[in-house]
Order: sequence, then C-alpha cells, then structure tokens
Amino acid sequence: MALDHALLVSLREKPSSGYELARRFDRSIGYFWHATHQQIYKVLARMEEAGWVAAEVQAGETAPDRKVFSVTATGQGELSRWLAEPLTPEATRDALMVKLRGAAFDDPARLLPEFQRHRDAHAERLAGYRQIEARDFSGPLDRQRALQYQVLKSGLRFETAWLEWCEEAMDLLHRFDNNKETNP
Amino acid sequence: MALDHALLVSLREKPSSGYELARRFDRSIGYFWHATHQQIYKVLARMEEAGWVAAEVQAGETAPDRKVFSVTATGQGELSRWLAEPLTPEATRDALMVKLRGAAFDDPARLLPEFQRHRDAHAERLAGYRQIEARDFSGPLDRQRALQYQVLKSGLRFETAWLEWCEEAMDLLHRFDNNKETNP
DNA sequence: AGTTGCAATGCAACTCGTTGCATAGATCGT
DNA sequence: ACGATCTATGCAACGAGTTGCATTGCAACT
Repeated sequence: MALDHALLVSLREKPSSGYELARRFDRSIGYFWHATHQQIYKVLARMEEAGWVAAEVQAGETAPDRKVFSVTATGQGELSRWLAEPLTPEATRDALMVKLRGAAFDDPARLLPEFQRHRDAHAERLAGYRQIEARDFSGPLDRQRALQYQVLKSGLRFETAWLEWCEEAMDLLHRFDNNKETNP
Repeated sequence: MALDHALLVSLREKPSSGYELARRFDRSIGYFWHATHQQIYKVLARMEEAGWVAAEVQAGETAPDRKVFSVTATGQGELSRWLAEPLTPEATRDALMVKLRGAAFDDPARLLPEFQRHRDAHAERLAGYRQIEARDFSGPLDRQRALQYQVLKSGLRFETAWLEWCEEAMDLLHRFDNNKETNP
C-alpha cells in the first residue's frame, strides 16, 4: 500500500518514467525502499487511473518511447493526507535472528560464513553511505537536502549497528567452536 | 517463505499448538518476527503435509482440544539445510523514511506527532527489552540462552539507534518550524 | 552477419500475508 | 441468566509482491 506514496515522493523529487524509477529504486532510494519494475509499472498504472499522476509520452528519436509521470494536484493532496496519517507500526522480520536462535539446534559454527557475508554486506553499504555523505551533504543544505540527509543518517546509524552486532555474534559463534575443539 | 523456518525454530524450543505459537509471536519472538494466527495455521498445515512437523491432539477436559506440533527428523533436516543456505538479502522498507523525504513537499511540522509516536513506541520497546535482559539474562548462560541473548542484544542496539535518530529528526523538523515563525 | 546487452514497457501466474468471518465450549463478572 | 472475554481452530476473499516470460528497438562488440 505504501509503494504508492514512495513513488509519489520520488516523482515529486523528479518526474520520471517507470524505468527510471525502477533504476532509482535500485540505488539511492532503494536503500530504504525497494521495488521491482513490474510492481512499479502496476502501481503507476493504478495511480494514473486514480488521477494521482499524469503521463506525458516522450517519443524517443534514438531510444524507445518513455512515459514520463508527474504528480497531479490530486496526487499531492493524497500525499499530504498520507503524511498526516499515523503509520501502523510495521512488523520487524529478520531471518538472521531466526537463524541465530536456530543455531542452538545445529552446529553453530556452520552459521559463521553466513554472518561473514552479512557483515561484509553491511560494511559495504556503510562505505557507500559515507561516500554519498561526503559527496552530496558536506556543504550547506536547503530544506529538501537536509531531510534527505536525515534519512541517510539513519542508514549510517543502522549499518553501524548491524556491523557491530554481526562482529559480536561472530565472536559468540567462534566461542562455541573453540569449546567444541578443546572439550571433545 | 521463512515463516516456515521461524516456526520450526520456535517448535524446537518448545512443542506447541498453533494458538500458543501465535501468542508467543505476539510477545518475545514477535520482537524479531511477526505472524498472525491464520498464517500460522496455514503454514503448520502445509508443514504437517510435508512431514516437517507432527501433531498430537490433546483432548482438553476443560479447555478445547489442542493440536500440539513438534518437529520431526525430516523437519530438523530441513532446518539444518536452511541454516546453512545463504539468505537472499532482504529489502529494507521503511515508510517513516519515505515520509521524511515527503515532508519537503508539505509542512514539515505536520510530521512531528508521527515522530513523537514512533519515538515513544521505540522507547517503550527498549524498556521492555531491558526488563527481559535483567530478568532472563543476568546469570551464567548455556548455549541456547547465549544465542537468545545475542538476538535480544540486536533489539537493544536497534531500538537505541531508532530512539536517537527520532530525536535528531524531530530537532530538524522543529528547526523548520521555527524558521517559519521567525521568517514569515 | 550475428550475438550480446541495454532501454523501455508490460502480461500472467503464483506465493505470501492480511482482513473478515465463523464456530464452539469455558470462564467470569454483574 | 446474560453478555463479555478467552481458548482454540479454521475458511474465504482479497491485496501486495515476486518470478518468469515476452516484445521492440538501438548500440556495440566479434
């Protein structure tokens, strides 16, 4: 339900085609919201029907035709309405936590490669965020920029937390592994 | 797809009826994984069909009959297989981030109540976790306990991060509000 | 000339999960 | 005696999201 609004925000930031949105959702925006192109096309079609967005077809000379969407007044109204509406708190779902608890019923050391992968992935993301921070948010910021920076800051905070927690978990798993070797 | 495995882990920790699982998923386990009872019954039925779990009907003298499920050898095999298998990295989805970026196209101060709610919710959770920590994880811990504690620690870490980030975001939103008042 | 890859859009089938409803006995306050 | 609430299980319909496939055309490599 909220992909609609994520797309509205993204289209307010910059009117775009479905394809463009899909690519943006694979990059910067995708760090806090993800969607496939099929889903995006579906939602765009629905929102066009509802009058929240309007499309302008740009005939490409070299490239294929693009349908560039922008947010209508109705769409902006819906966005404002949604912003004021309380979110129903989302359920956390993390399979890695399930796995860690599941390790009690298996050889815990077998989880180490998985945690290594996750630690590396989070380290990579953190590095990516720091690059974006240095590149886009070092000077003085207007309102829109400041808000975007605050969103990025959540990424920095959470990836750091992930990284530290993964290290801690790996220490724990290693400890079980050593116990097994020294106490046969 | 992973609710199956979350249930397997939960049933390994303690064989239970669907109803019991549903309640447990509303409490401790629900902090890192959530499911409704309908979904749980559905998945239990599927897993019973597949032979991952087996049910024993307990006829209640006073209470209604209960179907108590436990994990079979096949189910344990599946759990081990899943534990070793790499997770496909889950997409982050946070509507609050979308809202914060969306605030650029609306009156940012209107988001303050929403952030207050979220801050309070995270503070409450954090307090809950700290209680669980003091109650269940202060003495020496066996392997299973230690793993559960490590999962709880992620909750402590992330709720702290949320709390701090919400405060920071609220400061920012307040600043826009003041700017508006002093620069009309 | 042929293959690979990218830009661009979309349909169809499926799975996962939610919402709403139904049932039925037990317990408990008023 | 009556309604409310809790235990306990489940169906049906829907919506959101994924997976797989299809199409069209251009560009670039081999």
